[in-house]
Formats: sequence, C-alpha cells, structure tokens
Amino acid sequence: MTQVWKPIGKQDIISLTGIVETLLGGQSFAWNSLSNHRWRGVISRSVIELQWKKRQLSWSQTGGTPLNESTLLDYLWLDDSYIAAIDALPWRSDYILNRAIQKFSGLRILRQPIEEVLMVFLLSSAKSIPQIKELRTKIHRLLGNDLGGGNYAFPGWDRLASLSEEKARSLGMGYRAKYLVGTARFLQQRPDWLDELKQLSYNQAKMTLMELPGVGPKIADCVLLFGGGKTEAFPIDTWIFQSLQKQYRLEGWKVAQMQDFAQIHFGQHAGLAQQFLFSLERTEARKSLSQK
DNA sequence: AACCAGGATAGCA
DNA sequence: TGCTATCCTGGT
Repeated sequence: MTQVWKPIGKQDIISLTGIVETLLGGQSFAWNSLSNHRWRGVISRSVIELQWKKRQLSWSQTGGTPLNESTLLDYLWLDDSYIAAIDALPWRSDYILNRAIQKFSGLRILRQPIEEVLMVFLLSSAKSIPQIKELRTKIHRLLGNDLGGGNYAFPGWDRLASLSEEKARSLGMGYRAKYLVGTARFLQQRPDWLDELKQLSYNQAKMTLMELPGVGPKIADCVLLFGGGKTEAFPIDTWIFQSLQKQYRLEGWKVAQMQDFAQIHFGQHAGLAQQFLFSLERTEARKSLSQK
C-alpha cells in the first residue's frame, strides 16, 4: 500500500531549519525524525507523518483516529495570525532577533494540548531532550492507548493518577516522581482545573499553575506558551538566561528583572521571540562544542 | 571519579 | 528578598 501524502496549503515562510526546530527543538517531545526531511509524531490520537520535499510541506496519516486537516493547521499554527505575530516582534530594531528569525524562518509555537505539555515539562527539570522523550515514551506505553506501529496516546491525567510514586520512580523519574504523582492527585480532585486555566489572563494563569507541586516560574511559562495559547509567556531557562546575558548585555540582571525586560522589549508575543533566541543560542552552543 | 544538567523547594540569613 | 544545599538519574 502506497502512502498518501497531502500537501499543506499556506506555508510560504517555512524553511527546513524552521520545521526541524519546531518539531524537535524542545517544545514538543512527540516528534521523531525518520530522515532529514521526514518526521513522525502523534497529535492527540492520530499518528501523523510530515515531509519536506521541494520546499513543500505535506502530511500523511499512518495510524490512530482520522485527523481533520483543520486540526493539523491549528496545531501547526498555519494561519495568518502567525505572520502577524512575527511582524509584531521588534525585529526592525533588534539585530539579534532579526538574525534568528532569518535563520530559523518559519519556526513557530505548536498548539499542543495543555494536559500533555504539563506532563512532559513536569519531567523536564535537569533533563535533556532525549531523556525527556524516553520518560514520556515509557509512560505512554505503560498507560496510554495503543495506536499501532509502536505509537501510544497520552493516557490522560485520570490514568496518571493511578500511578504510585514508587512505580513512577521505577521508570527513572527520580525526584520528579513526586511532582507527577502530586499533580495527578490534585487534578483528580479538580477535573476542570486545567481547562479553566485557559480562560485566565497570562499572569493569573501563571500564578495559578505554580500552585502545582513541581511547577515554578519556568515550567509554568512553558506550559502556558506551548499548551495554553499564551504567546506572551517567556520561559527563562539556562539557554535564554545565557542569551540575555551575552547577546542583550544583561549581565548581573536577576531572572525576575529579565522577565520584565522580555515583556517590555518583545511584547505581546514574547514567547515566539523566546523560541527563536532559544534555537539560536542552542545551535551556536552545539557548533562551538563540535569545534573542540 | 567528580561534576553538571533545559528546575523546584525548603531552610536560613 | 536573596542565597544555598538537596533532590534522582544519566551522561561527560
């Protein structure tokens, strides 16, 4: 049976590096590369492959429940609001940001389900991308529905609540196990809590999220940016911290001050700028590492 | 063989 | 408010 590929419409500003960074750069842990220009991932309960060929992005469903194209377009933020968001960033006056936007043209924030994003970022502290993926896969295999082809769905927080801390530790989560279990127990009592979060303003949602065990400012921002539709969220991890210190000359600034700087300088879609700077910083770090 | 990693938290000054 | 040690585990 030959694989059916459907072209994705609007995509004039996508580049290969932009796609790679978007899918594999650390905002989602659901994607893996099959080759240099082909990737497989799970979107809710659908197994999807993406392909970049002749400067054209196309998609194919290889398992799970059928996915509407409109759902895919929303997931990939493929609408005019992306172009407007890019245009609203201060690239005209910010040379660093401008360079990153050129280099990673088409890099975007995926609109992922907030419950999935919360789980992976609870496990993310002091872990590398491959390690987070590994933990995620173990949990999905243990508790999620089988989608065929070795792919498993996100189990949902109700099933996660059945996990004991001991069992979670046996999967290799370490001290993060109590965060996951604690959050699962909390959400079990408050089933609508996560969805209601999206109705709140960014600042309120962030404060609220930080009530969960294991969620501090950084992880709260990740959850809101990648899963909560809050593009003003600006997660400051060590990479961004470095970038702001070196590129933006903010040596000696505290994280809270940098947070304010980011809101003022980058504005309403600060999180999108963050993603570009993140990719730039990480790529340059890898480059200098390989030169040693 | 120490040391650190894409953080959060408790304890103390 | 600001600083530090500690938490698990795996990689260098």
